[in-house]
Amino acid sequence: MNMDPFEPFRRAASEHVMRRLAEEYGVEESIQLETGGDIADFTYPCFQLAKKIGKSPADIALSLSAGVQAGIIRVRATGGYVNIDAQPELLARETVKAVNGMRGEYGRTDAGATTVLVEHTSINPTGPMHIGRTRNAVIGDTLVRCMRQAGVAVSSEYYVNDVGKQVVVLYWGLKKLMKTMPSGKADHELLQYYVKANEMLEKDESAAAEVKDLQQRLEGGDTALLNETRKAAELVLGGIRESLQSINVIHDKFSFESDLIRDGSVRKVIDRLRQLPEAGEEKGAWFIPFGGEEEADRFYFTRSDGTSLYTTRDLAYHMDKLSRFGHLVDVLGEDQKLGMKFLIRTLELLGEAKRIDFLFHSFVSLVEGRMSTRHGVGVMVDDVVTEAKARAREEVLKRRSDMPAEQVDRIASAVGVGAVRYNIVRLQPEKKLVFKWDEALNFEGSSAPFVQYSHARACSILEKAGGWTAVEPSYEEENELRLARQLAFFPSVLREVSRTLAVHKVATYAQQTASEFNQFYRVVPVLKAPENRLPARLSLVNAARIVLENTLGCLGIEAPKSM
RNA sequence: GGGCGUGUGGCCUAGUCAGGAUAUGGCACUUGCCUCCUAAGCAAGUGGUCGAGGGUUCGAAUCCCUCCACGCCCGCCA
Repeated sequence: MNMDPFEPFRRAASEHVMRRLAEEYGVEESIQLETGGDIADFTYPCFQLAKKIGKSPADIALSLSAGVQAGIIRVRATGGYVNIDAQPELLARETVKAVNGMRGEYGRTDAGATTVLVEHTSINPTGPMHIGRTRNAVIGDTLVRCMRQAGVAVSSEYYVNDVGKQVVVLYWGLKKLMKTMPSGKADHELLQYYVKANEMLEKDESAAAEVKDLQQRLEGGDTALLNETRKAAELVLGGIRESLQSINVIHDKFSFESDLIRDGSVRKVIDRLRQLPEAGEEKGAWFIPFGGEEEADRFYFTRSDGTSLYTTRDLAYHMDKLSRFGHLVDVLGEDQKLGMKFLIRTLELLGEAKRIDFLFHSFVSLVEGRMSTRHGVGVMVDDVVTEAKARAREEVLKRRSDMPAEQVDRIASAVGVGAVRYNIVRLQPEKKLVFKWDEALNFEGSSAPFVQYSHARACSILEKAGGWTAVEPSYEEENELRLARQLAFFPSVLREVSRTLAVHKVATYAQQTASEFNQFYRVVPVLKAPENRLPARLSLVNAARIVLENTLGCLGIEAPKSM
């Protein structure tokens, strides 16, 4: 079975161009065909060759277009381009067969045997998730889902920073200020203490000294204290995990920073780093000078008192991850770039640098400005999701007054969560995102509900049809061929996303596919199709349904059968 | 000051890695389409010096240089 429906056509097209280049011009080279966008499936521009041999591009294109051998492609010269299309009826038939055959597996290609670990979210457990942190979680989770659908052996992990100043402050604040254990969602309820504690520390020097002392004991490996702070962190983490679950973000594992101190791996890394010929020391603090004499280019890996710093512990974590996986991907905010540069260069010095890729995303801001957990300002994901579901519920009730309440809620939840996730992931990660309520709650145009709606329409047709007997499908109508061609792109989109980590591409693909289905829906009758066309049409609708469902799955968005 | 990133119609955005044909969608606005498989939809229309200027090239949103604006970083914080 062809896992990528375009593959045999791409091969035939390349072979044709290479053969003709050799026959006509004696050019023997392996060529990479460009995709021709809307104009053609594949294209070969002749301008470079024209310059080299002094003939007109149009003449070359014409001569290369002749003599097609494989019956599965069509070749035509347009200006200076050789445009090659997969034979559309054949592409449509093969695609529909492949999708119906593979169903939930469609999208899988040969992804190699390397195991991949994607670390994402890794929010400091000091307060509820605001929409900025949510961007990391949504991007990371979408990447994991896309890779998995593409056939990559991938795991996801959350690195819990339950060590360091912020957790000490939380622990200290709770001890000083909290009278009773939280009754509701701890991440929200404990935030007040964390914010208050930070205020106190800014004003009160003796409090600051107290915290400093606690931090030193903690990072020195005080087991009792490690247990205490971890408990505080886990309290908040519980709330964060609920939030993650509410937006379908799944982690296979949670790794705790405190464990790296406890089991001595941080100590071991520091010892190895001090052995490096590059390592330097000043007043007891150890560092590696990167890039020269500048103080700013020093990567400090211990304090004067010998305790570890954040990046040192992260180094130990990365070495742990490298012992378990062949390829690492870290999803991080763009503020982490410098630290990660130090981390990578240090791993290189240690001879431990294997394949590590970073997916940096820029910040989410509000129209009013930056968000900050420490100052308690930000739009919280729980509030956005609640509002999105409420808004979705209104929309469902507007159109489906007869629906049972339980079903209304289920659809509203799928639509609300989908809208929030889509709105975040649709953007290139490196673009800054200004959170706007009306965009996050957008249910039309380029949005999750738009895609979900197409899926529901497909389901509705199939439900009414009841069933059909499988036949060798054939297609000839423009809209059928266009839709099938769109479905054929899915595996190459996933491969592209896995390679470049550009998760927004799957959102773009979802929108295009839904749009293509809606046009088909409008123009091509299915249930009222001529009897001899009905099975093929239903097969196509089912293929579209599957691809839409798989695509939404990659986005972590549910695909309701009805809306 | 230095480093990294971003700049595409009124607003949001694809395309930039790997230069190629008429620059992709959406929101908003104008106009049509529910006796017809769900109108969260479809069709048509208005709207563009691809931040500015130079360069490379047969060809530049895409590559190179300079500049401007914005974001992020430059701590023995995380």
